[in-house]
Amino acid sequence: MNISQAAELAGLPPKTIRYYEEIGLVMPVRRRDNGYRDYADREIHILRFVSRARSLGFPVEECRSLVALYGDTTRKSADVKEVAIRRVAEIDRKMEELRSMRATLADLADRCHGDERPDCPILDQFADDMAT
Amino acid sequence: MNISQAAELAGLPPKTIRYYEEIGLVMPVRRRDNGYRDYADREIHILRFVSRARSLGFPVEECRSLVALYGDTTRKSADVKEVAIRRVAEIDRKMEELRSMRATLADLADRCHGDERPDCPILDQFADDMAT
DNA sequence: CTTGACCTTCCAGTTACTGGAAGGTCTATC
DNA sequence: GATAGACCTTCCAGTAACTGGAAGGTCAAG
Repeated sequence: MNISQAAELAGLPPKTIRYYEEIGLVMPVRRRDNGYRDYADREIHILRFVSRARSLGFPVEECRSLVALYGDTTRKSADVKEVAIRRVAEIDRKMEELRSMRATLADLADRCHGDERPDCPILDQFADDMAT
Repeated sequence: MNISQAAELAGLPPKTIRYYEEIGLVMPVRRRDNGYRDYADREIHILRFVSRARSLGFPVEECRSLVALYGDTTRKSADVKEVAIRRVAEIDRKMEELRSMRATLADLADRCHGDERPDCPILDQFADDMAT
């Protein structure tokens, strides 16, 4: 199977698949005589696996571990769960950050007249160090 | 004022200040005879301004616009408000994405025994395309 | 035989810095 | 005056995870 078909099936652009190969994350089984990459079901499988993990926010390096865990038939589910729980904590951290940014911005926008006049609490807030 | 003092006052590392200069966002007034950058209150002011906008999630390019708006005494507060509101919308989009990722992951972690056994709903979910 | 859609590699760009090397300067101390 | 340590300078490289593009080989159809 050529790379663009593999890309189609995996839901990833060919460029990304080549990139994953470059960093040693997912290798194609073999090359054809003409140098084309040849993908089999197993690689498509792993590519889809990675694609899903990425869309759940796992960094590529963590995907590498997950693929390894996936391939290891003797690993404990607890090992995987731990990774997932760490990721959830990381997401919570990011959400808190966003929440705080949003509150500040929404408050500022709320207090801004939003009219023709130049006075603007948003810029004032950004610049309030003139007093210090 | 030397760069490290400016950095202290602006709450940014010196490296970042040099970077902002490189991309033409905040220039120092002048150089001393020895080549050292020399900062005045006005630049510190803008650096703090940028630092705050960045911490509220404004991309650097948007900070550039904000600094321009800030310097323009004739601009309307509506222009600034619009930028802020777009940013809030962007934050909402990101939060929704995180919320969805979190729900999926938390659910998977919940359904995973997390014990010595190898069967793990988390990996199963990542790999469920074998059926297709 | 040519056209267009593939494929290959390699290089550069993205975002917003950060780290480090090599070398000049300044300040204090001995 | 020598020297040490803390500054400063520039430039190069690396980060995360791709993405775009150029130059060139290949393949299938008409």
